[in-house]
This record gives sequence, structure tokens and C-alpha cells, in this order.
Amino acid sequence: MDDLNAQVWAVDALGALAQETRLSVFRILVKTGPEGMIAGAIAEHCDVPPSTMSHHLATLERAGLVSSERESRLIHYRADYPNMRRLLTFLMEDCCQGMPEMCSDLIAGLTCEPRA
Amino acid sequence: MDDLNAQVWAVDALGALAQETRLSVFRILVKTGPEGMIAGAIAEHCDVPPSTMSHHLATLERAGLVSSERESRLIHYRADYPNMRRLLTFLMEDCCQGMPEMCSDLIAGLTCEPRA
DNA sequence: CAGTAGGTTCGATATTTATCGAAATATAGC
DNA sequence: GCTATATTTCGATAAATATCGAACCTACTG
Repeated sequence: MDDLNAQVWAVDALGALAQETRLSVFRILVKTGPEGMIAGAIAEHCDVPPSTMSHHLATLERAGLVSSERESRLIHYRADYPNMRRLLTFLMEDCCQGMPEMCSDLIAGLTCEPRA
Repeated sequence: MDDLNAQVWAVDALGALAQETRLSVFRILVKTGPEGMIAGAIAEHCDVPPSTMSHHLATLERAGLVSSERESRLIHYRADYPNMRRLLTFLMEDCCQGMPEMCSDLIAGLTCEPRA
């Protein structure tokens, strides 16, 4: 993917996250991990009607931020970790003007530890 | 800042980045570093009219992603690294279910090295 | 105190996005 | 096949956002 397409994708992904309900959904799925969560449970958790949530989930999935898998009548949604990483990498690309020590503390806080 | 306010801010910041011109501006400023760039030069670089760019810069500044400083007639814009970090941290918060090894490669790619 | 250059605000229009009920689709059980 | 459940698609309305010229500020310069 060249830089132009990466940018188009990133705008789409950021737009998908730039909405309260969708950001909540994404973060819940990030916390939930590979197990994921069922569409109905997500809608209930966020207290929005199923049709609205379906719309939001579709937006997140189109952006590549979540993936879905059907299991009989239920549909599991999960965060897409590789694309999440791509997005963060894209935003930080070429920061620090080649001097990593200039923003080393930017990365320092990005550990995967659970919050205290 | 509690989690609710953090979420409101994050939606705003992500929305600020979820637009082609603004994402370009932000990434240029990330690459440019502390020196920043003058408003007019940014507008010219992105090939948009000054009034449109002014609107976009104001959006980015309201979201805390860039800061501005006047130097006589010129206005310098810079990326706000601390808030950039806060945003990335917020997105990754509590990922991996407390098992950092599960997404260690998510961080692995987030070095500040210039692109090869 | 003009005149000029760099930026921003205003205002009006066009486009995109969010919302959610109703209807449609898919799967399972009887 | 009929019924119930889980979820999506449709459709229509309301709200937010992008765009850019014109007018307006602000700070230098002669």
C-alpha cells in the first residue's frame, strides 16, 4: 500500500473511531481481546438500538478496525490488532526527525499493562 | 481527567484527524518537529485556500493536536506531542487483557526511526 | 498614517453523517 | 413448514461538517 492509499485508509479508520458509540465499541473490543463480543451484547452494553449498532459495527468493519465471524445465529465482533497497529504507526511515522530520543517518552507510555 | 472526559476529548481529536487535509497537516507537523511550520506555507503545501486551511488549523488546535505561536506577522503551528501520546495511549488502554506478550508486536512497530 | 502582507472570521451552500423504526434476511428448534 | 431469535438493510429525517470568497483584523514598512 503506497502512502496515498494509506492516507485514505487512515482517514477512514480515524473517522470510524471519531464517534462516541463507535469509539466505545472499539475500546471494549480491544479490552475483550480475541474472544470478542456478540453484536447484541455490544448494543445492549452501549444502550443503543440494534439497527443503530449494526450501522456502527459495519462502519468499523469497513474501516478494518474490527472483524466479524458468524457462529450460528450469533455474530462475534473482535478488534483487528494488526490494523490498529498500522494506524498508530502511520500517525507516528517519521516523527522526531530521525532522533528517537526526542520522543522516546511518547512510546514509553504505550505499554500494554492493565491500568493501575 | 476521568474516563468520560477522556473519551469526549478522544472523539474530538480523532474527528480532527479524520479528514484528508487535516491528517496531512498533522503528519507534516509531526515530521517537521518543534520548529513547526507557518500557516501560509502549510496552506500552500496542501494546495488549499488560506481560509479553508485556517478553519482546519483551528479544528486541530481546538482538539489539542497542534499549538500555534505568533511571531510578528507569521503564525507557527507545531504538533502537540504529549497529546498525541495521550491519544495513542487511550486507544491501546487495557489491550491484551493484562498479558503484554499478546500484543507486544503491536508496540514493536512503533519505533521513531525514520522510514527506510 | 497610508499601504501591504499574513491570517482569521463570517456567511451561505453543498455534502456527509447519525439516528432508529419498519421490513427483510439468516439460523435454529419444534 | 411455522415460529422465535439474532442481526442487518432500507428509508426518511435531523444534525454536523467541508468549502471558499468576501470582509475583517493585525503587524510591519515607508
